[in-house]
Amino acid sequence: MDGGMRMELVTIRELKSHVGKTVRIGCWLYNKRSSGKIQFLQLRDGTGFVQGVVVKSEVPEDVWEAASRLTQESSLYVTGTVREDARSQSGFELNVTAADIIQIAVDYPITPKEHGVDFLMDHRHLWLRSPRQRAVMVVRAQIIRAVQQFFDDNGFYLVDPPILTPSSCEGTTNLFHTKYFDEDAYLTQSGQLYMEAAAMALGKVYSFGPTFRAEKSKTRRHLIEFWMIEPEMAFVDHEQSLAVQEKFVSHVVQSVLTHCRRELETLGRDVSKLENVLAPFPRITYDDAIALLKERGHAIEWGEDFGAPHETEIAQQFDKPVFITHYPTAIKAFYMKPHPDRPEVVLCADLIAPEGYGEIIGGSERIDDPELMADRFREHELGDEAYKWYLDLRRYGTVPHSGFGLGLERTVAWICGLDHVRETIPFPRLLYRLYP
RNA sequence: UCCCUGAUAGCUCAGUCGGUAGAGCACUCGGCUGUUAACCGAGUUGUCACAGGUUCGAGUCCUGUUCGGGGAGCCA
Repeated sequence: MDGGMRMELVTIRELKSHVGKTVRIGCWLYNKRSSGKIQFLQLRDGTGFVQGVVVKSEVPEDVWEAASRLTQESSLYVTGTVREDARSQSGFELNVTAADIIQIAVDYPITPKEHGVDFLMDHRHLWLRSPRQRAVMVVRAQIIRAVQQFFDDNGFYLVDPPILTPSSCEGTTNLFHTKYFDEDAYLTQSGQLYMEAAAMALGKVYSFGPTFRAEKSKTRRHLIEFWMIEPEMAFVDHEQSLAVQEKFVSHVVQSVLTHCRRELETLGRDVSKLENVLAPFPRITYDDAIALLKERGHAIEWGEDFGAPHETEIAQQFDKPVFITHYPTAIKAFYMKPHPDRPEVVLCADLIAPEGYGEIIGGSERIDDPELMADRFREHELGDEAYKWYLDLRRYGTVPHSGFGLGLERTVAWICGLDHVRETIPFPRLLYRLYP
């Protein structure tokens, strides 16, 4: 249909540099509108969207016929002339001269109308094709790129901690159990302890990998399987770690603003709220946060942990992400370093995203004193063989060090302005959902 | 695990006081040379989640079960 000559394919993203030329694209039809003698083909190829225009009086009969047969999500090669046109939403159009159908799709389940969450989740493998879901995946990819770029450019080494582990890293949440031949094993819930070992070997390190929590959480902020970025830095104290965190988060947000303008527009994101996300970020101590919440009528006492409504209330006081620092020792992880003058609080911070998106980072300076760490192990009843190696890190050349963990999906949800993390990962693992 | 809420056509939903099941979309056919979730006309579409109960009669009322959604706890 294209005269026997197989033209090189170009992508829709590249069309703007082919104005006036005839090109061939490989694509899917995601919608079609037609009049009696003109058809508007809504085409997508993963890199973008473009409208193909088929005019009956200008194309051979078989081309018109092929276009007429196209159904939603049919796959095809389209040959046409690229034209700038203000009437098109993308600014460009393809004047179709040939259409080679690869397959006519029959009864595509996701119509261009409304659908419920359960139906869409059952068809997640197809839902990903929709403009909105594609935009989220593009932003996610850009966030990952920006994360790696930041750490690679700032002297960090990428280190991969294990996914199969002998036991819990923090001992609080429920882990997925599996067998490791004859031994018990668990899917990792955090690579942090391993990253501390890596930091003692390589100085500044970061990990990027999946994490598993066997909690029966059923909220818009929780996934069973999610991805974390966990940097760990030798010779870096709590304050210095906060400085890294705010620079890091600013970089990621600004990078998305630079590279994903169109996707944010597709998502209807209010970018003015993101443009404001520049270091430094405001800080509030746990003590002050409790006082603030009490002032605003919340029933909370010093020593209690914050719930989601508390975090939202605190975040609403600021137009940037906010650090809540110096939590009570009793409600935080065993490895966090106590404040030198106030042992009842630890040198830690959670970073709370604006607009009610909740905690995206949890971090702290780690205990470096071997005696104190040994005490903590006894208090938390951790002191068995499984952690011997971790205590070794304090025995052989211990140094002050800090680290933090960023939840990728919550960050994607915040930057994209989504109301649920299930749309931030291609195939979400949710409570009781393992398909597709 | 607990609290709230829901399940009716392929999809999104309506269904009054308990009286034999409806709309839009999708799909098929016809019309339309600039459509933007296109529009206009016609046609096709049902195990009312499942099991039991009350009743002359249950989509509707009662009990149980399954599955979904939101939240708590836990966390990122």
